[in-house]
Amino acid sequence: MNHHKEVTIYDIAKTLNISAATVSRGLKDHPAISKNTKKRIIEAAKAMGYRSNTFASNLRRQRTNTIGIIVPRLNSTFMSDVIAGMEKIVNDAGYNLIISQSLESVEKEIKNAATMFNNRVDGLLVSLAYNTENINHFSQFIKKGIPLIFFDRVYEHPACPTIVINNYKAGYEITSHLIEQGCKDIMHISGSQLRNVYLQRCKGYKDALADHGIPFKNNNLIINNLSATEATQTAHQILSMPDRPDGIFAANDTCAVSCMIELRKHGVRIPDDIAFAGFNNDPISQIVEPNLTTVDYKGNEMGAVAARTLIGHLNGNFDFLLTNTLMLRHELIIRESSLKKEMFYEQ
Amino acid sequence: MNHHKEVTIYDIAKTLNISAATVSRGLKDHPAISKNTKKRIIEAAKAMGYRSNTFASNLRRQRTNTIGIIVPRLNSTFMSDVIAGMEKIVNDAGYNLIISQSLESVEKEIKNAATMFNNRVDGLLVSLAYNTENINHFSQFIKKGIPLIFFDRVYEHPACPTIVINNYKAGYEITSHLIEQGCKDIMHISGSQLRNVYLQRCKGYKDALADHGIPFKNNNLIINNLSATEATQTAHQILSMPDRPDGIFAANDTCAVSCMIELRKHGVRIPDDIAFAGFNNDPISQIVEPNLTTVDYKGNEMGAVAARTLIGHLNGNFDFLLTNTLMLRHELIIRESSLKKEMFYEQ
DNA sequence: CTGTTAGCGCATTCAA
DNA sequence: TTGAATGCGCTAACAG
Repeated sequence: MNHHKEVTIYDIAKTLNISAATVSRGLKDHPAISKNTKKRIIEAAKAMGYRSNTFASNLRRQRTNTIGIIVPRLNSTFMSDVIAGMEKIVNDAGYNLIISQSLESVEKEIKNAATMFNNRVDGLLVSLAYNTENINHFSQFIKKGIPLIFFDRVYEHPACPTIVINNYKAGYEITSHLIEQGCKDIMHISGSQLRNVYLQRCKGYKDALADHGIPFKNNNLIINNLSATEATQTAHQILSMPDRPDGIFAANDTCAVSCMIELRKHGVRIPDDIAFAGFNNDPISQIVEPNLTTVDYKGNEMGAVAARTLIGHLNGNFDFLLTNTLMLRHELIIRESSLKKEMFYEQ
Repeated sequence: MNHHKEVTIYDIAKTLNISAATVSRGLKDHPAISKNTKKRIIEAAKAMGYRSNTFASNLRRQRTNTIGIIVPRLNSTFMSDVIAGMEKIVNDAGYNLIISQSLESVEKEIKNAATMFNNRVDGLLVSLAYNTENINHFSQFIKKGIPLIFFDRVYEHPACPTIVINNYKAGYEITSHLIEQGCKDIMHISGSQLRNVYLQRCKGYKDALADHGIPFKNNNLIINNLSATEATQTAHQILSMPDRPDGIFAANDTCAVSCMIELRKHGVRIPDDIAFAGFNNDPISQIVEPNLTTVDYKGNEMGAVAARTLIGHLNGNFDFLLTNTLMLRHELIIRESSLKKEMFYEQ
C-alpha cells in the first residue's frame, strides 16, 4: 500500500495565500466568494490534483450524501432497468448509491438494512423479499426520520411513499384477455400473498372471472415461489389433475415459461390445450415457443420516479406525500401463446 | 429530517466512568482489554443504541473499508452469481461493497472509476466494458497502490491480478464438439476482439478448425456486439449467403439463441441444417428449442476467488502475485441443438 | 490493562 | 468578501 499524501484544502490555501475557509467555500460555489478568487481556487485545485475527502465532509455535515437500495435480486432485466433509472437521477442530484440484494430472504434483508443504517444512508429505496412479514427492521429508519420509499414490492406504512403499477388492473386485464380468447377454466399460479404484487394480481384474476360469470375454483389457484423449479413441479401437479384447466395465468414469466415447457414435454399442446399468460415481459417470453402473452412495465421509469420522490423528500419537498402512492402505467403484451387455434380460424 | 443526537464512544465512556480510548478498543476487540471491561462496554453500547461512525473512523484511519465493483451489466445470471460470491467473502472480511455498472460503455466506466476513486475505495474489482481500449482511467488506482483486480473481461497489466476461465480451451472444445457432430463448415460469431474473452474463444475456434484439417474462411467469422438485435441481423446476413454454414458457434447464448430463432423463422432446420453452440449456460439456453449446447462456468466461484485475492492484497499477502493469472474451471454442456440427426442414426 | 493527547479534513459560526 | 477558531467522532501513539 502506498501513501502519497493527499492534497487538502489547506495545501490549496497555502499556495494561494488565502484561508482554508475561503477555499472550502470557493470549492462548493458559496455565494459570498468573489468570482475571481473562486476561479483561482478551482484552477489551483485541479492543478494540484485535489479531491475532496468525503469522510471529513460527511463527519462535519452529519450526512452522507448516500442513498441505499435493497432489492430481492439484481439479475433480471426489470431490476437492472430499475437500478439504471435510479442511478441516473441519484447521480445527477449529487448522491452516491449503495446497492444490495436480499436474495429473497428476510434474514439477508435484515442484515442489509443494518448495513445501510450503519452506513448512515440519507435515504433508502426498498423492494421487499419474498417472505418478509413485517418491516420492523426498517423502523429504525422511520424513527430517525430517514426517508424510506418502497417500490414494486411495497409495504403500506403512513410514513413511506410507495411506487407501484396497478397490479390488480393488470391481473384483471390479462385474465379477461384469456377469457376473450375462449378459455373457460383458468388457473392462476401466484406467489406469496404477503407481497402486494402477487396478492393484487390474484385479486384481479378473481374479479375478472366473477365479472365474466366464471366461478372461481379453489383447485385453480396455486401458490408457489414462482421459480423455474417449482413451476416444473406445478406442471406435474397439473398433469395429474382430472380436469385440467384450458388457460393459465402465472404471476411471472419465469414460472409461466417453465411450466409451459414441462407441460409440452408431456404432450400438452400450447395454446390449443392450455393457453398461457405471464407477467413482466422478460426476454424469455419472446424466446419460448409459442411466445408468451404478458404484462410489460418500465423498470427505468419506476426507478427514476422512486429516486425522484426520495430526493424530493431529502430536499424537504413533501408535495409527494399528497399522493402517498404513485401508480405507473403498464401494458398488456399479447402474443401467440394465448391465441387459441379457433380464434385464428375465425379471423 | 430529524436529529436525535447519536450516541458516541464518549457517552459510553462517561456512563462507564472509563476513557473513550478504552471504549474504542473494547468495541473493536483489541487484545489489551480485560474480558470484563470489554463485556461491560459492549453491553452498554447495545443498551444505549450506539452505532459506530464510519466516517470518523475512516477519516482517522485513512482507509474506508470499502471495496468497489464495476461490471458491464448486473442483469445476467452470471454477473448476479459473481456479485453474490464477492459479497459473501467481502462481508465476512468486514468490508463494504459499492457496485456500479458501466452498461457496456467506456464513458460510463470512466465516470464509475472516478466515483470509486473519490469514494476512496480500498480496492477495486473490474470486468471491462465492451469497447474499453485502454485502462488510463484506472491508472490513478495503480499509481496510488490501490489494489486493482480484473475478472472475466480482463486487461493484462503487471500490477493487476486477473481471474478468468480458459476461454481459448473452451472455444477449442466446443468447436471440436461441433466438428465431431459432423459439421464441416463452421461459422463463429464473436464480440469485440479487444476483450480477452471473445478474442480467446475465437482463437480456440480457429485452432480447432486447423487441428481438424478444416480451412478457416474469412466469411465464417462475424463480429457483432452479441446483442439480440445484432444477432437477428446476423441471421439475415447468413440467410443471404450462397454457401451457408452447417454449424455456428456464437460467443454468448443471447446471440446464439436470437440468431437461431430468426433462422428457424425463415425455414432453417436446427440442428439438421445448422447446428448451434453458445457460451455461458444462460437460462435461455434451456428454454429455446432445441436446447443449446454451451459452456458453463461458475460465477459464484469467480466472484469469491476475485474477492479473496483482493482481500489477500489488502492484508499485505502478496502470495497471489506468484500466479498473476488465476484460471478457473469451465464445463462443456452438450445439448440437443448440436446433435445432428445423422448422429442419432449412427448410435 | 487503561488514560492522555492530538489530529485526520472539512464546514461553519462569529468577527472583521 | 474573507479569516480565525472550533469540533464533528474516532484511533493511535505514547505514557503510565
